Amino acid sequence: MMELTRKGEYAIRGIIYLAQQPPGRVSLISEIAAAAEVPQTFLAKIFQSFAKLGLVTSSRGTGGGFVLARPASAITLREVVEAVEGPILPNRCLLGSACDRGGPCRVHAVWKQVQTEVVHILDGVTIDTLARNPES
Amino acid sequence: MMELTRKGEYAIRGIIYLAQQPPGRVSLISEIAAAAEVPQTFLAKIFQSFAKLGLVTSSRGTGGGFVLARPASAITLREVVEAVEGPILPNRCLLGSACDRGGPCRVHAVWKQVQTEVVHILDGVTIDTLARNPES
DNA sequence: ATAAAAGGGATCAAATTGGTCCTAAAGGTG
DNA sequence: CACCTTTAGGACCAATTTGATCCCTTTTAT
Repeated sequence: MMELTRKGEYAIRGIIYLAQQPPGRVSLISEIAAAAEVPQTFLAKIFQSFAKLGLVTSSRGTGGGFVLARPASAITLREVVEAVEGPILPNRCLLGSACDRGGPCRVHAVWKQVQTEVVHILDGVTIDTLARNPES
Repeated sequence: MMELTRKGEYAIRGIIYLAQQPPGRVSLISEIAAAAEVPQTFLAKIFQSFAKLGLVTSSRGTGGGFVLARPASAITLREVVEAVEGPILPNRCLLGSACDRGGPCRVHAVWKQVQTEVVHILDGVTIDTLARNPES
């Protein structure tokens, strides 16, 4: 239960690679895909999402590619994950106020707590931290 | 991300209904399905899982049906959810020790933390608590 | 102009989800 | 015993989601 999809994993691997490059260095999607060992066309879609959300800036044409739009220390794991997987949402009932007939369902408060806790953990991890992590 | 499936929701609704019955009272799957507003054949599969895991006891034939195998206060939300959705596992890499080439991946510790926290929350909620919850 | 990149849409196969159906097995009752 | 009731278990199926690929367009540097 609650599994991250491939897309989420690829997204993390890809942005970590970007964060490991010298600041300002432009990376091609082909380069990132090769380094992160991710299918290139799939990763391209992921980076499109990143660009739309302002996590990375992209430029086209010769010399184009991707750069982090902010310092890696200002990009959280939560942003990256939510960029491709959508919001952290243990249960649909957290969207509207009325999940059951009329009021909140019996488990509503529990899911809310799970959501809050997970969001808190992921907000506390920056891509910079992951990129510098000695492991792997 | 991290959404509970219908199966999980149905499982919770079904077992809450059982917990609301007088202790020892046998309920038919048809009765539970109607009360919980869940497709009966689908719920039957869910209760088969419950029975295998010892959350409920089942009996066949006339007068048969389902009863909680333990007091509702001794059944946790985690058990119910994991019975039908499998273990709380934010990332596959939490299964084996080596997720990346060789060692644990960079985000390993974060997923571990998410898992631990979610498990802790769900372990802290019993079906009894949910069944007595005034909401809904 | 031309080549090099990302942007975006259409498409597609595989896996998962959500569910049904049918037959078997087990347990009561006349 | 025969018969009815109820769960067990397997096969099956449609819809959705996931995990991609392909192709064409747009932008930009040379």
